[in-house]
Amino acid sequence: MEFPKENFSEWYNEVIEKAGLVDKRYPVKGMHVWLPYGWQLMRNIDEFFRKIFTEHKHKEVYFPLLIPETEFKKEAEHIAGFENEVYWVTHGGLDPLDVKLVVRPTSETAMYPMFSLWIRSHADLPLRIFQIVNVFRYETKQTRTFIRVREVHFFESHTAHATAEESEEQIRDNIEIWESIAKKLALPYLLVRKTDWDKFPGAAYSIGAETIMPSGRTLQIATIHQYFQNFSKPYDIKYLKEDGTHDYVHQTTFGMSERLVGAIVGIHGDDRGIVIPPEIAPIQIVIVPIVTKNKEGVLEEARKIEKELLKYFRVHLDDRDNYTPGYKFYYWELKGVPIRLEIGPKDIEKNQVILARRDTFEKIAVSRDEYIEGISSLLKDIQENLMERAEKEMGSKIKEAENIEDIKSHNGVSMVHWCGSEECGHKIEDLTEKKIIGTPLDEHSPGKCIICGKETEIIAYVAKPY
RNA sequence: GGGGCCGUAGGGUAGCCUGGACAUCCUCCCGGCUUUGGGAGCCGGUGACCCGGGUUCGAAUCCCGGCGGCCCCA
Repeated sequence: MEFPKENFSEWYNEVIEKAGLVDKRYPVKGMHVWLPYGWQLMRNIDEFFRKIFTEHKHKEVYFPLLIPETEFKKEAEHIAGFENEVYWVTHGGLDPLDVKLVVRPTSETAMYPMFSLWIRSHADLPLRIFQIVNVFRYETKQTRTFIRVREVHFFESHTAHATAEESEEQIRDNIEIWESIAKKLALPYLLVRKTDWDKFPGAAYSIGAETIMPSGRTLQIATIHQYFQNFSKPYDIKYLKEDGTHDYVHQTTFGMSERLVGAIVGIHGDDRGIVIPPEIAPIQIVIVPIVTKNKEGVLEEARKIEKELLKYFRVHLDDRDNYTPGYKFYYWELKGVPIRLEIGPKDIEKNQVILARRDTFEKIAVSRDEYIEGISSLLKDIQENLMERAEKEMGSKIKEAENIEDIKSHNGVSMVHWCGSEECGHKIEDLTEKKIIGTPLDEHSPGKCIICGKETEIIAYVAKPY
């Protein structure tokens, strides 16, 4: 690594490339090639999405990429929010299309005309579906790998419910799902309610999971939206109630993307490279044979270990002949493999292996008689340690602020009292040149709005977001 | 929206101001010898001036246009 992590922006760009996650040389701005190692990581995360959302009664679907302009334009706020950043398909061959097509920036307007056909009565509810697809947004701001891209690897779930209360229950369930995901990825976060002027276009309200990057800037890594009937009315999604009358459904959505990978890179990485939480690591254990005199003997033993471990873990044996062990140590540390297992002549003699953990660099000798159990508990330890370390780090970046100057001078998230009015909110944002990333979901404390001085219980998180 | 900087091999660079013969160095890659408990060494080899036009005897270098990238400000 050329850059230390303190030099975050440069470090981030360098580590992504050197760890082999993506190739940024693809000649379209904001679109990158996923390399096998990076894609495996993303797929491991996707697989967990599939598992947990299925457990929570969702079904996976796939909707088309293109949306007719006529459907796209049905919900006013939604269009206003996206029309500046959608790609248009205007021609079929050389002929202009009668109805232009939008390349999905998210799939509400693709899905909801179909919801209107599918949902007839209360027996069809609740409806819970999700898809993992690419969506496209013509970002005008500076693009950044995983964080701000134009082709987004997107997870989106959509639900429809009979009553407002049931849709609120779904929001609570989505939060529970998110907690499991965050634990799986060892990512700390703040759960916030977005301000009215920053909520998803068309939503009644939005909840964001915000993490804090080493740069002190916040990164929104998941969003949960309550639509109530905002979309069901323009898209005419009605159901027949038991009493014979009709009503519009109440809807929610949940979105995530490869920003999660960006957060993992930024939050867990160090001066030697990225660090991937064991639960989702493409390779959990890399075996590095120390081949000196007894070359064949050591390699044979390494293969035996690989075979044993493959029954329980994701393992890779690095048997490349043309690299020294030292080179391999650095190589796999760069790629963030949680455990390195070293096996050499001395270890064979002592009937042991050496385990080196990626998070602390600690090296432990473990007897071959119990090394499976040893690895198993070490992986758990690493997962927990990453979580604790990240939580502590994030906590240190959150500070209470008394005034505008406090907010401006703090590189991280500031907590201030805010009366909740849009006017004072905008003033806070303008004066600090930061954003109100949201308000805590449950936390309240009495105080005075730092702008107008009015008594309030509302706390605002103020930070510079990505 | 406004301003600035930059495009030389797979990656990183020197050369450009002041035009001149085979375009510098590191790394990667390929072949050989040799080495391996924290990035080994030696020898040999492949590979580049973003695109189009102009000036000139001669352009990586100067001029115009295009395309692409980076940074700063509102």
